[in-house]
Amino acid sequence: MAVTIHEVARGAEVSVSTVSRAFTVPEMVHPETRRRVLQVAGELGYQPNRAARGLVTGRTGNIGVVVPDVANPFFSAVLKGCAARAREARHVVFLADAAEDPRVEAEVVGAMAKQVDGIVLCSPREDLAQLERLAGIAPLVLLNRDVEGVPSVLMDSADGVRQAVEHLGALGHRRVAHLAGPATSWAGKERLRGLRAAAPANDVEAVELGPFPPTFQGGVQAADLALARGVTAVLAFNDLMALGVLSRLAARGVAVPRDMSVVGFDDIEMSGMTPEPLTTVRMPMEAAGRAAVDMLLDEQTTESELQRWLPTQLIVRSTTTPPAEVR
Amino acid sequence: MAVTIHEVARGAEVSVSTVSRAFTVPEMVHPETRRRVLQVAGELGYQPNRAARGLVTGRTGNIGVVVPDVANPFFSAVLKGCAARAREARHVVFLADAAEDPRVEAEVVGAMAKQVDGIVLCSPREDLAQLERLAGIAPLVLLNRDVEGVPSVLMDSADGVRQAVEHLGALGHRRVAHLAGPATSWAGKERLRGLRAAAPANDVEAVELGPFPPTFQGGVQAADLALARGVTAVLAFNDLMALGVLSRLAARGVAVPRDMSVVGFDDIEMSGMTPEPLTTVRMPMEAAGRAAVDMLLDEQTTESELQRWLPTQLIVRSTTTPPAEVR
DNA sequence: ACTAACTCTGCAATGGTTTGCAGAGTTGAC
DNA sequence: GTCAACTCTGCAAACCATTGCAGAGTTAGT
Repeated sequence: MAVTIHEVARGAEVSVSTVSRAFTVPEMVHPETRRRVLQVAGELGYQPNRAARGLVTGRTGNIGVVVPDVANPFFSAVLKGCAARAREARHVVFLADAAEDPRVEAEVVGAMAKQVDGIVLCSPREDLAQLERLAGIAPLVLLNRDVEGVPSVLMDSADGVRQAVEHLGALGHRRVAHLAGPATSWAGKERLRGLRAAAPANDVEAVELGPFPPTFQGGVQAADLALARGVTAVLAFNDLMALGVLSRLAARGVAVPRDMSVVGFDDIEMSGMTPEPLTTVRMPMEAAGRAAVDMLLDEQTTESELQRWLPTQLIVRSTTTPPAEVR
Repeated sequence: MAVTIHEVARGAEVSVSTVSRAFTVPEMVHPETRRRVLQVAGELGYQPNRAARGLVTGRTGNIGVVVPDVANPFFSAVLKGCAARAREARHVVFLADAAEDPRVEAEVVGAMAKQVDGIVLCSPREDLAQLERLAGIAPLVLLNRDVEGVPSVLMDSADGVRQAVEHLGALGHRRVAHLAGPATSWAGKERLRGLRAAAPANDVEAVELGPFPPTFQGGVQAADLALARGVTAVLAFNDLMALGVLSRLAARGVAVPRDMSVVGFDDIEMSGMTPEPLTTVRMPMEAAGRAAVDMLLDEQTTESELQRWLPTQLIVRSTTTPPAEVR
């Protein structure tokens, strides 16, 4: 069924070695021979069997990507970036959805290890020791995790918070709630770090709430607490939460942005699509996916540049405005 | 680096054949021998190289999935289903994002063909001839496409429309706009078919608008037309469009559902998260992904059951209510 | 005790490709 | 005309696992 290098060799009246070389080291075969080989290969629709190739070269041409949940728009955007970059490099992506379960995550990395050249691991909550162990099994690039000695691409969340706080401060907000996501997440810690640095600098009092689940429901839950604390603005851990906040505020008759400003985080597609488009800090998720694959492909990288920082950017839309008292 | 079957064989003082069999046909090796082999394998952390295995068995243990856009919540849900089912079957999924480009799609199917046992192809718009050609290259299961002789899993859109129209009719709506998606899409045709059957039966006049792009922007654009036609309810091609409609209606001061009822299609996560949760027809996307992989795995399937129909279900939330005139 | 049947194991071929090594043929300098 | 250097090509081993076949050893039937 499948056409192999042998049929091409027969068709072009050369040995298999020559066919192989015509593809992998073209300058090593006579131009005329190469032409013939390529033509026959084309006619037969020959495509080298990558598994067989991988067996001997040790490089598979595959990139593994593991995410906690493909259906989460944050990760699907990362995934899209990975897939795009991989395709450019004629690599294939192996996807694993770890279903938010660290055990599955570890298992999946193990299973993938031999069949990929490297793995992009999006693991916001897996513990450090485990991560280090996994890094020993296969070349890894972490996404938004900072582990000694393991390459990673990091998005500058702290600076994103800074921009958001500056924005709110400039609008005149003096009391802002921060709705934390999972306490153990790296991004969460960065946010807090950024917040604690930026709040005083902008004459803003930060009311730290949470942790909450980083979901729509988490936002719903958080909204009431924020309201009870008498803040004029909230800074949500991510857009999903922000949407929950919006929903809950609407249900409680609090107008956004008139009575409460809301800032999200991530800039998932959906955040421009609510009736009141969401002001949010854009995380370059797709770019991060691309960067991660880049680092895997580039072997020097492991030596020189262990971390790649990507900037974030505040996108001001409709959910932020000066607070009632300064209008 | 990687531990092979040979080191296990040496460690357990048996031949490689025995090690191989201990894994693949356990009942064929002496229990005591098997125990020893498994133990050594465990200690060494041996995992069979699937590429090498595939070379000889002809089965790779890989499933390809190609979608037009991973970041689209519809497809990421399908993908999640595929990934979950594949994992259960100890298979791996190869993902390709065709970036909405039919050429890329065809290319990617070709490139995957040799390295997978089958491909789940989500290709709402690729033309028929092309699809048939691709089906010759690799075992294919189509999603929401109906091509003679090619296995597929289909979601019963027409019945979904029926449910939606019945619902609106029962609420008292007599003039309902249908916002069509891309004219060439199979789902689009099914919707129309369902609509034309259901509207008269429910004493509803269907105003057929479109086609529009199946996106938020498409919905924005469509909303104005629907408004101009004086309908009391709209049935959008998908939730993304419905969200666009909602947004545009809000901008134009039309209250939903008071002045206009809106029904979406798909039930993506986001549709429960808008301030006014969306009434929508749920498409079993994750189940469809699972079913597609199922069909690929099951080789009998190709003979017996070429099509698998999945039911849809109307989810009534907050965007539908009786029209003003009957209240 | 002999043979048949059965259980377990190993040998060696196989799959599709790459690659080190060596051989064949050319070219050119002396 | 000889030889070195060079270009191109082929042979065969290697990668890692599976599997048909056959052999060794055991059990059981007569």
